[in-house]
Amino acid sequence: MRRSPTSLSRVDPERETALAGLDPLTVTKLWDNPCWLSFRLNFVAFRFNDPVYRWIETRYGLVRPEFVALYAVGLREGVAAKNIVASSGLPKNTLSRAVQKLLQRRLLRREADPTDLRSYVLHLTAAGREIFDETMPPMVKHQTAMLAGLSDDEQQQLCALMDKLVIASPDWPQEL
Amino acid sequence: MRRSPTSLSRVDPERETALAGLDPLTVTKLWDNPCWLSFRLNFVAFRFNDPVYRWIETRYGLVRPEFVALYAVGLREGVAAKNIVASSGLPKNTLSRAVQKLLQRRLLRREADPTDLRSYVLHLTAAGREIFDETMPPMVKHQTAMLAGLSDDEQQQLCALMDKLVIASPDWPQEL
DNA sequence: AGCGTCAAGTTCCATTTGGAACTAAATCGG
DNA sequence: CCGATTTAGTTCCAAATGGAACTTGACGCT
Repeated sequence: MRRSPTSLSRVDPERETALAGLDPLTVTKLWDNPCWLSFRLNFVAFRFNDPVYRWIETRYGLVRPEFVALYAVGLREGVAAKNIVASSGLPKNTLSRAVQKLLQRRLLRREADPTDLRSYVLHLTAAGREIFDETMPPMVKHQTAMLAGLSDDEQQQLCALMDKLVIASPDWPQEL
Repeated sequence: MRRSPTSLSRVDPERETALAGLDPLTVTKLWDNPCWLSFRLNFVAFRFNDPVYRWIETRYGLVRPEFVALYAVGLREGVAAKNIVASSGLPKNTLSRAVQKLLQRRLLRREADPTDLRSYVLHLTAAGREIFDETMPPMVKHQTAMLAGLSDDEQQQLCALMDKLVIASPDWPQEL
C-alpha cells in the first residue's frame, strides 16, 4: 500500500542519476507513493504543458484557455464552445471569454448554428490557421523528445495502453 | 503527422461504444491529434484529479493547494515548502498561503530548520495525519478502478513505461 | 399549442491566482 | 571575513478564475 510497483525493482544506474537530479519530495511522490499513477501522469503532462503554454503565451500572447480553444478549432473546424468545454474541463465562462478574445483578435470566426440558435459554429480565420500550423511542429517535436527514451516498440505499447485506459474511462466513477 | 498511432488500428466494438459516450471533439483530441500523448495524459490525469479534489474540498474544506501540501507532508515528513513547490509546479506564494492555512487549522506544524534559518521543516499534526490516512484509501481505490480495464501484466507495463519516461525527464527541454 | 425543464453562452462579482517586489538568511568569491 | 549574489518564504496588488444567476432558445410532455 505504500510503494509503487516499480519502486522495488533493481536499482539501476540510470535511475540513480535521475533521482539525483530531482527534488527528494518529487522522488517520494514518484516512487514511494500509493497513488503513483496520478502523480506520474501529472508529472509527465506538466513537463509537456508547461513549456508549451509558456512559449505560446510569450510568442503569440495567447493565454492557456485561448490556446486551448484555438487548438480545438484547429483540430476540428465547426465545433461549438460546449464541445471545447466538455473536452477540456475548463469552466464555460472561462471559455466564453477565451472565444471572445479570439474573435476580437480575428483568429476565430463564428456563425450561428442553424440547427440550434443558442449555439455558434467556430472556425479558424487564415490568421488563426497560421498560428495553429506554426505551433503544431514544435509541439510534436517536444512530444518526440519526451518519447525519445522509449524504443519504437515501447512507444507503441504506451500509446496502446493509454488508448485502453481512455476507452475504459466511461466506466470510471465520476464521484469518489 | 495527423493521427495518433492507435487511430489506424482496427475499429473494435469496445472502441465504438467508448466513442459514442464521448464528445466528438474529445474523440478528435484523443485519436486524431498529433499531440496524442499530452492529451491522453491530461485526460486520464483529469479523470483522477477532478473527483478527488472535489471530494476533498467538500469533505474536508481543503482546496487544491492545501491538499497538495498536506499530502506531500504526509508522504514525507520534514519537507520544506520549497520541496512542495519544486514537486508540484504551483507558485511559491500559493503554497505559502496553503501552508499558512494548514498551520491555522492545526493540520500542520512547523519548526525552524536548524541547518537553514530561512527554511521551515513541516510535519503533520495528529489531526493532519488523520485526514491523510482517511483520504488515502479512497484515492487508491479510485486508481484501482481506473486501472481495472488493464490486466495485471498491462498494469505493470504501464507502470514501467511511465517510470522510464520519468527517469528520462531530466533530459527533456525546459523551453520549447 | 402551452408549460416546465434543460441547455448554450454570457454576465456578475467575490475569491483565487501568480508575477514582482520584499525581507532575511545562506553561499560564493576573492 | 566582507560585499555580491542567490534562496526560502512572505506580502502586495492587478488580473484571472469560476460559481451562480441570467437570457434565450430547445425539447420534452400532456
